[in-house]
Amino acid sequence: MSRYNFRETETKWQRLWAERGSFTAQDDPTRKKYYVLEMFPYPSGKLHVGHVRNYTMGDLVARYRRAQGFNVLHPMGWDAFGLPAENAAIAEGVHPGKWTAENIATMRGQLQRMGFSYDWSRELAACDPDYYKHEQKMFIDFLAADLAYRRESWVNWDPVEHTVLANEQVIDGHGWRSGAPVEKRLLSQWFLRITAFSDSLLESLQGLDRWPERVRLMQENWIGRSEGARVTFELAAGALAGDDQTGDSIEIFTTRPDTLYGASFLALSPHHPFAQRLAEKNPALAEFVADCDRLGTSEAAIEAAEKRGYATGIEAIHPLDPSRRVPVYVANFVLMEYGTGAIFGCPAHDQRDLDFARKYGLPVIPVVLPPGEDPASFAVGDTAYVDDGTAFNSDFLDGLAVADAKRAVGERLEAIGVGRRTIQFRLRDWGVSRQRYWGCPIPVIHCPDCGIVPVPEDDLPVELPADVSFDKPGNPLDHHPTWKYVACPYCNSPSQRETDTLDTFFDSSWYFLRFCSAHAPIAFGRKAAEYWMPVDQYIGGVEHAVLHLLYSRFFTRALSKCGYLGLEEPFAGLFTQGMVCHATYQNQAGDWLFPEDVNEGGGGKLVDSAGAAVTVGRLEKMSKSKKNVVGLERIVETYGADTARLYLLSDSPPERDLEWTETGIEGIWRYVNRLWRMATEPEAALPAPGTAIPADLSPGLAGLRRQIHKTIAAVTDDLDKFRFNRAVARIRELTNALDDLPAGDPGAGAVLREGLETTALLLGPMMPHLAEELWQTLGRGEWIATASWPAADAALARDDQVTIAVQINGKLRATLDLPRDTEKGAIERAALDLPQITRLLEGKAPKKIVVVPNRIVNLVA
RNA sequence: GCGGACGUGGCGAAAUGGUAGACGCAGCAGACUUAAAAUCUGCUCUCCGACAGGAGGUGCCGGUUCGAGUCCGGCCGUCCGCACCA
Repeated sequence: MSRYNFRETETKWQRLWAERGSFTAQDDPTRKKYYVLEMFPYPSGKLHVGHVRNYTMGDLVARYRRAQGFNVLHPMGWDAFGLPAENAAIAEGVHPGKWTAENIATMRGQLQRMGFSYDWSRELAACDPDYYKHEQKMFIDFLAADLAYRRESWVNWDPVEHTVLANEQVIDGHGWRSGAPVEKRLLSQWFLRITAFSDSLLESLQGLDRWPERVRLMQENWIGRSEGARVTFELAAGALAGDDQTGDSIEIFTTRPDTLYGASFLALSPHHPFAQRLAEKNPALAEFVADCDRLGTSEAAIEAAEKRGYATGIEAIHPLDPSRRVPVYVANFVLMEYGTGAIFGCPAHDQRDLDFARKYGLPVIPVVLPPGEDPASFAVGDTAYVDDGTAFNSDFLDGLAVADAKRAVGERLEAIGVGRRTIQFRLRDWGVSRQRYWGCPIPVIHCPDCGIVPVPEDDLPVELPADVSFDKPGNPLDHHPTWKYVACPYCNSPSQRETDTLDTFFDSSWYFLRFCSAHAPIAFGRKAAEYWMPVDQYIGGVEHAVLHLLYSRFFTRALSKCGYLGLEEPFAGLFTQGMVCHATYQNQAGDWLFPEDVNEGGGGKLVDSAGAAVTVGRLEKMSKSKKNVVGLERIVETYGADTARLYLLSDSPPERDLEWTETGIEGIWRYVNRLWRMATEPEAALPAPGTAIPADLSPGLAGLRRQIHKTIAAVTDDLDKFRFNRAVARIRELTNALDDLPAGDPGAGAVLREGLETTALLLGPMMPHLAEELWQTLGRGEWIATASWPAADAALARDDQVTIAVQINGKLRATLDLPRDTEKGAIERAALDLPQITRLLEGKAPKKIVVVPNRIVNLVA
């Protein structure tokens, strides 16, 4: 019995495809294009099976669309800037560039070993100056277009590492590496004006109908549009003792301007400029503000934190009733980053305001009357009333419903010039400055005379210096003895380079455009981009639902505004695949163990290499820290690339998490060998390729042929809809049927040939090496890589006999085999004639009979 | 708190409102073998029954329908995203 030699076969086909350049994409405007892309990986060391699942899906789509005749672009590259390279430099003393290049080499080899149909001629790496010089030019163009700017901003500052931390690097208010409490610091940082596109980014989500609903929802929430009003409160005269502050005012944002008559205080963020100014003269307030800054920003810290306010003693004048005054507080729960950094409190109709009012003894004035309540007796207890109702205690608004009151008060505020209706977004501008070495240098120079000036385009790229040391905390660029000292390109004064580098999300926001013309001297050729873009099918993890996917949508708009292309949405279709999980193992000491170090110890118990008992933990996403990773090398060495690929496609729906099991992949390996034997040792002699199939087949063979064509139709539909696990099941059903071939019937060999060839074509996108080898074994000349996707013959796929279920009161009692499209009356008679049915009906006629042709009969007794 | 997804055998899962559990994993029995592996055949939702056959069954309660895993309402549970957002 022959065994499939995957080593030889897979290497052979990989070589042949490469020699012929089977997957090199040519720009050809006469052909329909299809751009399929998987999120490019960070070169962290080695590929794990989670990566491979993602790329297997992408490769399936690429090969499937190629077979359908599309001109397919399927490129791969490296998201090669990032902190792990610097951590490796600190820990192991290896240069980040060297570390990254070595990882890329390893991972490229692994990808090639998997047989993915990438156009390697377009490979790129973000850390290559030939790549990042283009994003330096983009940054300068963004500056000119006012899409990039510099401002002071409150950031997470790690006092031990001397660097800004991203939100995800702050865990429970502490730096993830140093463990030091993170402080809020006001620093000058570069920002990209993503908020300039808030409306467009939100509205265009509607049109992304090939995106998962939940990703669109997450972006919608992130952008967070709310309608409301900005209202100006004048401060009472003499607000600041010893300082002439008359005429000062505070602008607040509210979504409930209809409750303005219920105002009983104003609250300012501790970072509000007015609060800061007051704090300069008021040590107690300064202490309060400092206290607020020490508070963590984590969820737990916020939940635990008490709502606290500092009464400034200042009063504000109610904008709609100048006779009324409300006290001004500085409060720890008001965010400077949202709205205007100041709010008015209406305790009766906002729970947090109510809690605050109760704590500080402020009045609670109800101004929205719930339906059915008496205005004379309605009062708010411990729960604010936030629902719809009728305005009262509100002068000209009295009697209006909430929505009408909002409109009326908006008009009045605008008429008397104390406010205006606005739309507020939650989205904030994107801070891109990072105090790190291994990133793209921000191409600006700080000149004492000219100010902050862009590096002239002729001087690009600003390359990272190779000779850096990581022996001091902080940014090596800042410590570098020479790199940052330059002459101003405009006035020649001694100046300094910007030493911050760009957030690595900048790199990944346009790589899909670079792939369209990867060797162009400019960032990308407009014609090539407009041919290939948008990406027809993008595939990646849901963890980028907001960050990368939102930034890329912004970039496409920003680049279009700067004249690079004319496009808004980069990704027409998006698929977010599930993670690959594995059980976790711990020894008695609590150390994590690699799965390959855990063995069956008899009696269902698991033991480690020393024979000691092992605790099995829960299924978790594969991660280095818990060691529940499966090495790709061993899998590919043992079973081959095709087996791994089919397993990753077959076991779970692609959007769901998949549990990696050794028994699962063994099952696929058995299937691979079974297919191999069926083709190399066929049960019936196969006629020459292309031989016509006899028309007068036995019923068994006719049924088998029908199944072949049904399978083609079903698999095609499944692949279109990303139901890969079902497609695999259909193909395996066909394999089972072919294995039960009525081998003695005339024409058996011809039907078997059609079945095996179909199977090879359908498996082509999933197990490309085996498919090619089967195809060749069956005597076909051309390659699957260039063969067309099979077409189902509708006439052949059609059933001439159908099984109809017979129910009594909705319960299945019998089945009925009848010719397809038998008339209702005939079906009904046949059902009533069934002995089980006559017995169960006991001679009584059913009250009602429902007949669905070709499907079901339901007798209502 | 707000938003979303999901809940089906021992396990991964199938099922345009129409025969629940396809396909696979694991398990059991058998064939082949000196033996094992590999391979092949059969069985495998639960309960009653020797069989035939019946009864029940898709987290729980109710509804719509001739008919509900699927649609609607309300619970319970799990997971995910956002969140002092005014």
